[in-house]
Amino acid sequence: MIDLAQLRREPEFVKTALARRGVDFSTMDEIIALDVEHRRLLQEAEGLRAEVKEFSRQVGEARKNKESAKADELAAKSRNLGDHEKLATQQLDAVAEELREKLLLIPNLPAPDVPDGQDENDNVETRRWWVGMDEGATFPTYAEYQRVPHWDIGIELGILDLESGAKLAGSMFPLYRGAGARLVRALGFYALNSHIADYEEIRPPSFALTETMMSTGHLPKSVDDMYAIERDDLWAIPTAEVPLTSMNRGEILDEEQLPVRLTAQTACFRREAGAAGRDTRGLLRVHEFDKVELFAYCTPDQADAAHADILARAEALLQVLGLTYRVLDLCTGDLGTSSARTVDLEVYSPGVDRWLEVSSVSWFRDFQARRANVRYRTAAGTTAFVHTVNGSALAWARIWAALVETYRQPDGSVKLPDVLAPYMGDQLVITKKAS
RNA sequence: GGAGGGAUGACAGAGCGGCCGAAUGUACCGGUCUUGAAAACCGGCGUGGGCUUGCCCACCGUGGGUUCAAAUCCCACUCCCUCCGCCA
Repeated sequence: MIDLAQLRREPEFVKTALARRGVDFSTMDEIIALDVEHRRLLQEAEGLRAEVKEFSRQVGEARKNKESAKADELAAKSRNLGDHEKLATQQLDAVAEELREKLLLIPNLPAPDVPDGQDENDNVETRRWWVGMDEGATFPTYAEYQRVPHWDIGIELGILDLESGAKLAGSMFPLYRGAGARLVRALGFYALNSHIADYEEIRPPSFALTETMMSTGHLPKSVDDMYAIERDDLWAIPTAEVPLTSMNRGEILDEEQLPVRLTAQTACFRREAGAAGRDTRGLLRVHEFDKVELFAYCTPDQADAAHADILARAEALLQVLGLTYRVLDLCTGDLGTSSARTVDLEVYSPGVDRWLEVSSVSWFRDFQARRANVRYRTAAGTTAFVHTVNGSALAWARIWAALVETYRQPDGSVKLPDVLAPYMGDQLVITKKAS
């Protein structure tokens, strides 16, 4: 949620910033008008209420003094005023609700240094990394035997069974088997272990209340991308960001506690309604995947460092897995609703010859904290909204694809990076027989 | 799924229709005392909103209702605790 007080204080600044991401001035003008109306009605209703309260007090006094005629008279006056108050409050509530609904749909202000752009094509690539780059190696060339898509490798080695997944839950619900299943488990285990010295490990519920989904900004805007369990008013979480951001909902933290750093691996559920028919093959885009998320509540001063740390951790994992990747600075047109700034990491997957998004590291300023009402007490004793920062490290379905394609051997087997040995039962080579 | 009990400020815990935004204690902050500290004593000490900045309004799990007036009465829901049933 944007700061209404700021909109009131510097409307032109806010409007200009939001225009960069496609919110037109008229929308903001409507909100400003509603705000003025809201405050007018608020004053009216509160004034009436104050009068009612005063009369009520006098009724009580009269009753105590056994002046029952006077008390009845005052009560009648108060009742009359109360009717007016009720009416004014109804109008007030209606305007407040309209204002709230409009406000919930307004995205966050982009940070000043976010590049302008329409869509993902305007994202700015800031750098690339590949094995041996620091030693002067040129961008890797990939052999013919690495140019096989992971869905073919999966079938060949018996480690990915999309047909069974489709049979059970429909298309785009992958089913891994044998060494393929173990690989998913290994990646999550390895990644979590690399974070838990600095981030508290959380295992949250996989479903969340509507209120929880509102806090992160996934609702109301992205309803169609969420799986709903209507009977119980629950939603399947699209990312661990949802439960983690709401862990301290409605609370006031001590400044010394910050930054609060959390990590969790969860299944992530996405309907991908807007992307129907796109990237339907293999693991490029799936309805359910496992992801390790890193998250922090922090002060505004700590936000930069927190963001940098999460990005560094995601990159470190990619590097240790030996995957080629690039770093993108998301443009205003591709920024998520709640984000002020986002950096994406995309791995290069040679079999499909595509860059695949595997991490998104975002800084939300106080946008989510305002919705979730998470504050902290400053040293001066005042309260302020925390900043939230989060990022994936990493999303495993696409990593899985990039790994099997990158590490496919001339004989068709796949030889996984050494770091995974402890988690793969020392079985790093996946062959047809072994799986 | 059934029966009962509960939800009040950072915490503990009163209040059960009329200056109650809420006693009291603890914690916390400031002061007196002290070489210093502790103790003792004095004062302060919830969150948010509006505007004429001093006042007003809201908030006692959540949402409705009754009343001139609700933390207090009524209804529904949520969560926690105890017991019974079922169960991985």
